[in-house]
Amino acid sequence: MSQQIEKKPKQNKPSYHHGDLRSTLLNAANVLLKETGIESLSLRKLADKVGVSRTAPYHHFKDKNQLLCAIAEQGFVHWQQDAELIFNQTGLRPKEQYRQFFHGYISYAADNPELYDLMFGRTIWKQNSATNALRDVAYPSFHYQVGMTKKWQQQGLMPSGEDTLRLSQVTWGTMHGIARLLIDGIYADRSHIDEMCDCAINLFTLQISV
Amino acid sequence: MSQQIEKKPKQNKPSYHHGDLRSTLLNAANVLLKETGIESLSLRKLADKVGVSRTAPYHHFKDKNQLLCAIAEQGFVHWQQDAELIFNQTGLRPKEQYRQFFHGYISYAADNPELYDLMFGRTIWKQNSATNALRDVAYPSFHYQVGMTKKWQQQGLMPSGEDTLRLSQVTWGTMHGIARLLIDGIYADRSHIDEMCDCAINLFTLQISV
DNA sequence: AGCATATGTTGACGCTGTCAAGATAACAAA
DNA sequence: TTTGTTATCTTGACAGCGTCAACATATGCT
Repeated sequence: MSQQIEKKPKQNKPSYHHGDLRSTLLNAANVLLKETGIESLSLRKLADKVGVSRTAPYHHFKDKNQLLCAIAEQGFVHWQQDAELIFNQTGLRPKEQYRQFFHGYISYAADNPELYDLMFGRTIWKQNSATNALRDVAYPSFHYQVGMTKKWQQQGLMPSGEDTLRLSQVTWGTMHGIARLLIDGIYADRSHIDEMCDCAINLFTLQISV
Repeated sequence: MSQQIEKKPKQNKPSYHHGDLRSTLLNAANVLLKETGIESLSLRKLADKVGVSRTAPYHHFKDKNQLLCAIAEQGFVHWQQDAELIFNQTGLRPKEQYRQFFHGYISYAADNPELYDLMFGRTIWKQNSATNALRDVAYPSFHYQVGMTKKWQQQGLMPSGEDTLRLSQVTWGTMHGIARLLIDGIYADRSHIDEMCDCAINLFTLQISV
């Protein structure tokens, strides 16, 4: 324990071994990702920023893809925490809870566009290159949402006639679509996004609802 | 006129000047795009496939981005033609027309995933790198869809209480979201897509509809 | 103390987009 | 027809990228 504490803050003495390169790389990658975008996030620049040689990261990540998966993994953890904050809130009418969830989803995407692209984009998923660790975080997130949809149906907020899985796929698809149109620069104007969300919520929830 | 006809089919005599390199490049690019994906579509491979030197394409496209925009442009033209085929069909009940349009949209994306990604993806739109020519084809497509939504509202198919622009943004967002989840490898299973589409259509159209 | 292992380094390779400079053909004007 | 301009195509070069191989150094266990 005390060894770890001593190792991490190597303030003035840059030693041959970094000590905590993996998490340092992850943090720096998150910053670079937010600042310059995924397009210009290169392992070489990242290593340079951290102050190690180009190939040092390869001792902590098999390749660039594994680094990206690790970043996405963190994103899912944080996102799930945000969502549960809303779901666990007590004394909230179902419609208001759904509203908060919907707007929260879009806000998360809008505030972290590059991260969102990594979490739900083709870079990772298209080539089936997702790490097992990433899958272990991502899949439960989806299922959690299906469970919430089922609850909303039972509460009379959403039409109970529709198959729960299909319904949650559609509602999620809508959130994903709006998020993507926004972060990909097609709905450049974020000022109308809230109205779009409310319109979608109207369409998905029953008028005579709780 | 007759000059052009003579120029194009340089069958056996490979001359210094290609004669019709621009469209040849575009065609080859479409093939490469479909076969190997946008990720591995490089100008060098493209030039090699066509049989010219690496830098020859630069005399017809300022840079790679302009080539991509030209491909996307073609995609919009074809897509618009497909859509108008459905819109102009006579004797179709509104709901059935909307159904065909929705399924047609998803099918187009599923059949041309890489092209769809180019047309509606961040590669082109995020950095505001879209050509004027591309904008001139893309924007009217959006507006055309808004017009159709208005008509569907007037016909009593969709809720007339919602703002037309917002409504079309949401319905388009849903189609876009489903399309993206499919082509990005998140909804890997295409067999359920039709059911998802019908579920969405149910949610967007009024029960007592024409 | 010695040795295995983890971690860091430089060198090299092939790939990419793109610029500069030169070669060749097409075309318009004289 | 000849001459000069322009469009088109060529090779050479450069910097950046991901990643492998070979080597250096520190850490930790026996």
